[in-house]
Amino acid sequence: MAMDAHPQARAAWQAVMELLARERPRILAIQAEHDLRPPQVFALNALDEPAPMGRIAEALACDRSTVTWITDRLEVRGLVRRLPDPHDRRVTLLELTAEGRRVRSAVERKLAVPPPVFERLSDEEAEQLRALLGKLLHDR
Amino acid sequence: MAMDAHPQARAAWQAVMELLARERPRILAIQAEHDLRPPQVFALNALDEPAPMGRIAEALACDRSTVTWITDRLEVRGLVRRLPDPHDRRVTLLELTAEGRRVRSAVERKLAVPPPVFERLSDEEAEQLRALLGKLLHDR
DNA sequence: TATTGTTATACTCTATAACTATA
DNA sequence: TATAGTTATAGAGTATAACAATA
Repeated sequence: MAMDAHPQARAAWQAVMELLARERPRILAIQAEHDLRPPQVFALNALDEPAPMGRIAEALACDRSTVTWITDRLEVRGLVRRLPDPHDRRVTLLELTAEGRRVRSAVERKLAVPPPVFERLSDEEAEQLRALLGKLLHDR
Repeated sequence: MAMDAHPQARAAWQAVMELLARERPRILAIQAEHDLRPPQVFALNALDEPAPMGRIAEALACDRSTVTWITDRLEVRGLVRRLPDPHDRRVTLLELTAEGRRVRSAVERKLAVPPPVFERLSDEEAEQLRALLGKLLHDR
């Protein structure tokens, strides 16, 4: 039997997952407005700068062959393009097109709007929440 | 141009999404250990008690026909069973089997372990985080 | 008429294994 | 030999439209 050394952390983590599960329908709906499915959005978000397809596979936690498939769809729609890597001719870099950046920004803008449930927190409480999550994410 | 009325809430919400995006590979891996894909886990989690298939569709934010498909897979594996609803013969209720409860518990137990990044928070900070998320989720 | 679940269809996502090209 | 990406294959998830049974 493992003891529960940090019940607070466990409860906090479960609350995070519950919040996301509850907001999932809204997130899916926003993505669907742009005819994007979750893996496509993850892929676009991983392309702040041109990146090897293998790195996208890591970011999406999926197989490289899956990235080939997803890339094909995004490329047909003109959201990304494949580039050769001059330093390693085995590598194919993925890059957002102008249209890809436009779509990504539009989705990002809508997803960034906090769900109505955040109105239950005061500005001060929301700031505390942000600070705690910031420490957790960035250790500052 | 919409003003950003609550920048703290916005930043907090984005941090929540970033945390989940970062933990996604681990979550997928745990589910995969039990040969479950995310929608199957969502479906199992929606079955605290027998529920109409239509309600599962709402919980998963997907079409009723998709629930038919997912249910078929879970039923073949013996994790759920279909039951007639005595009060409305149009309705089919879904119920976890004993094996379904076992698998669901096993996955739940692993997912509930907070990721290592939570070690950056003291017990007090984790409790603050839990309290803020609790207020947000349950308005208490 | 409206609702519940199913079926048919088409498309997207996913992994495994085998393959090609490059390192 | 090892790695990056592709292809073939098989299977899972998804929505739309049409349908049967029931309300």
